[in-house]
Parts: sequence; structure tokens; C-alpha cells
Amino acid sequence: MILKPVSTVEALAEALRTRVLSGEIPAGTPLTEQELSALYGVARPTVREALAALVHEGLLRRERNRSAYVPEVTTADLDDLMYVRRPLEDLMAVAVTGNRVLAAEAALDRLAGLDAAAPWADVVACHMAMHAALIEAAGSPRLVRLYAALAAETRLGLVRLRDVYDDREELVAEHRALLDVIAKGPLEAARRAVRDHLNWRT
Amino acid sequence: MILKPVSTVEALAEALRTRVLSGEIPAGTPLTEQELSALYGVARPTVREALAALVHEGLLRRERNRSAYVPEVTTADLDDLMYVRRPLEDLMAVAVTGNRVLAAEAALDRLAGLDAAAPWADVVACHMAMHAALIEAAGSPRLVRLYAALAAETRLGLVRLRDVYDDREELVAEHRALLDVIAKGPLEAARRAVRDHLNWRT
DNA sequence: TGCCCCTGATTGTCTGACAACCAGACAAGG
DNA sequence: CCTTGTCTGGTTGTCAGACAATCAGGGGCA
Repeated sequence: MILKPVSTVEALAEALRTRVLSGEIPAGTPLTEQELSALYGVARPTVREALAALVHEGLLRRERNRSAYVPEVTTADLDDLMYVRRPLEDLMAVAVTGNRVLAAEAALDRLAGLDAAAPWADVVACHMAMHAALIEAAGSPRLVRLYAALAAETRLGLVRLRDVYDDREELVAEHRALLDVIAKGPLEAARRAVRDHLNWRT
Repeated sequence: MILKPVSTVEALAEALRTRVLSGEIPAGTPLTEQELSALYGVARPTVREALAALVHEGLLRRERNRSAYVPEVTTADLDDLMYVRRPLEDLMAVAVTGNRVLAAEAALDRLAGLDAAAPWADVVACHMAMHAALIEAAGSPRLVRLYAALAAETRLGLVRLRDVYDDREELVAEHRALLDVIAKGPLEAARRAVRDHLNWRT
């Protein structure tokens, strides 16, 4: 039985990550170490470590002698993210096609089950969790790691773009169809479906 | 004129990175914070930050309540790294073919100019610098970032594998030919050359 | 209006301390 | 002999507090 202790730094990083990804913190707002230290009741070095972790994930940026801030993710950024994401998703399609991915289906079910008034950030989170589960099913630790780096920033950008998905049912149906073709193949159809999905959606 | 101040943390991370990549530090050796603090004459929190940076790069690993250590990069690890590196290198081929990359040529020249008795780690460094220059020429910030994550760990693994390149002249000639086909194309030949290079070399 | 200086806020790094965790050694008990 | 309990020493994780360095903004002066 594996225990999973959570350090203070990890807990703080997670709390900040959640806030960043919820869209609560406007881009550019300084996240001062002292304020966070007071707000969360932890020492400043602890804040520094948590901020550094988020900077490494791409969720925050930081320049010398400046407070950390949430970056603006532009459409050019999203394009660049998509540029490198495409081949990684294709690796996934090749590795996973022909197999059901129950974790991805569960994530889609969570998405489908979201209340119509659910925050957009929750929609984005479930959606990306579904994609991440597919990636994880490919069984490559580095693929998971690289994809996570992209996913964090992608998610940050998506949280600000509200107009990609207007129709929840359509969103769910599309992703259901994607999971279906990945589960059943054939491979070329799955790869094409992944490519088309990425070219048109995210 | 842009200044590039280097913080104490960055300088220490760089010094440690160099030592890790030189192969000087055996895999598994504990890098204790107190020892490094005394050795480099910096405060322990500074050591922690530098170690955290290298952990994020994949050059060190760290577990709760344990000293950081250089991981053993197995052939399975190298295979996994190559698995995700291939499509990224293909993105490079598509983006760069038809253009000379002077920075890559310069790195290859440095490799060719290395003394026959040069440390293997230097060979690996020049070699990977050449590949990194090609990637950078693709003009995608995320590609550069993802590749860097792979390159560090790949380099760590290569430093321990001495038998991949026995013949320096052959190594240089091969990479020269690769740069040539990338510079001149045609695209399909370049992509094939990159694939073959990766399938057979690194 | 532009420049310089000062002030306040913040980051970067430090010192020193203590709690928590871990490995190893040793003693005691069954 | 094996298992459990306790202790010791070493290290990490986090803290409080301090000071140097950097920066932005405001005010004063030419």
C-alpha cells in the first residue's frame, strides 16, 4: 500500500495551479511572494518553491526581480502548442488504437455529466483530462511528461477562449466518436480522426 | 545592449548540470544539500532551488526526504526518449529543409575540431548542440522547449554509452551528410534521412 | 519638460533554528 | 534466533528574520 504524503510546497503549488487554471487570476497580475506567504500562512521560501514549480510547468512566468505572473496565451501560442501536440497525439493514435481507454471514457462521462451552468474551466479540465488519459494509455513516460507540459499551457489558453465550444452535446458527441474510432480502429481511420480533431478543435 | 545577469541559483544549477553531464557523478550518488552548500559557499535554500531546477530538467531525481541523485538512464529510457524524439525531429525536417543552419554547422565544426583525446562527454555535447540548433531553426518555442527536456536526459544516457560512436570521422561525415540533405532537400529525402539517422544513431 | 534623487515595495539570498524523517545500531523479550 | 522498541546521527522540509539589490513611481529642481 503506497502512501502519498503531500508536502507543503506541493499543496501550495496545487492550490495555485487550480486558481491559475480556473482563470481567476488575470494575466499579468503580479503574484507577490509576500502576499502569498501571508495568504496561505507559509514561509516565503516555500512560496518561492511552489512558484518555481509552476514556472517550470509553463503556467506562470517569472523574470528576475519581478513577481511571477500568469502569462497571456495568445492564439500564436496556441498554434505553436498545437504544432508540437499534433505529432504527439499521432503517437498516441498509433499506440492506442484498437484498445478502449476506460480512463478517457470516464473523463468524457464526467464532461457529459457537467451541469449546463458549470464553469467553463471545468469543461476544459474534463476535456483535457480525457486527452491526457489517451496519452497515458500509450505507455510512454516521456510522452506523458511532454504532453503534460503542453497541456498545462494549452489549458491556460483555452480557459480564455470561450468560443471554441458552444454546444456541449456536440462537444461530447465528437469526443465520443473520437474515443470510438480509437477503440475500434482501423488505425488509419483513427489517425485521420485525431488529425482532423486537432485541426478543427483542440 | 541586453544584459544577462546570472543569479546565484542559475550559476549553481549550471555548474551542477555540467558536472552531471560530464558523467563525473555516478548514478545514485546522493547530492546532499549541506555538502553542496559548503562546497559552493552558498546558502542551503539556494542549493535547493538549483537542485529543483535540475530535477525539472530531468537531469536529477529526487524523492521526499531523500537527497537528489543522478538517475540511471537505461536503454529502455533511451528508447522511450527516442520514441518521442522522432516525431519532433520530423517536425524539424519539415520546417527546416531547404535552409542551411549555420549554428548547426558551427556545432558540427566544433565536433570535428575536437582533439582525439577529448572527453566523450564533449563529443556528446557538440553532437547534441548540433541537433538542438536544427530544432531551434524550426522557429517554434515549444518545440525548442520540449526538445530541451528530451535532450538533457538523452545526453545523460549517451554519456554512459561509449560504444555508439567509435569512429569520430564517420560520426562527423554522417552528420555532415545529414546537414547537407536538410539544407538542400528534397523534403522527402530529408525526412527519410532524419528517420534513418534516428533509427540507427541518436 | 526632463532629469535626478528618494522612498517604498519586492525579490534574491543569507543565517540560524527546529520539526520531521530515515537508516543503522543495539538492547530486550519471546 | 527473530522480532520489536529505542536511541543516535544525518539529512531534508520548512520556518523566522534579516539584509542587499533592484525596480517603479513620485516629487523636486533646473
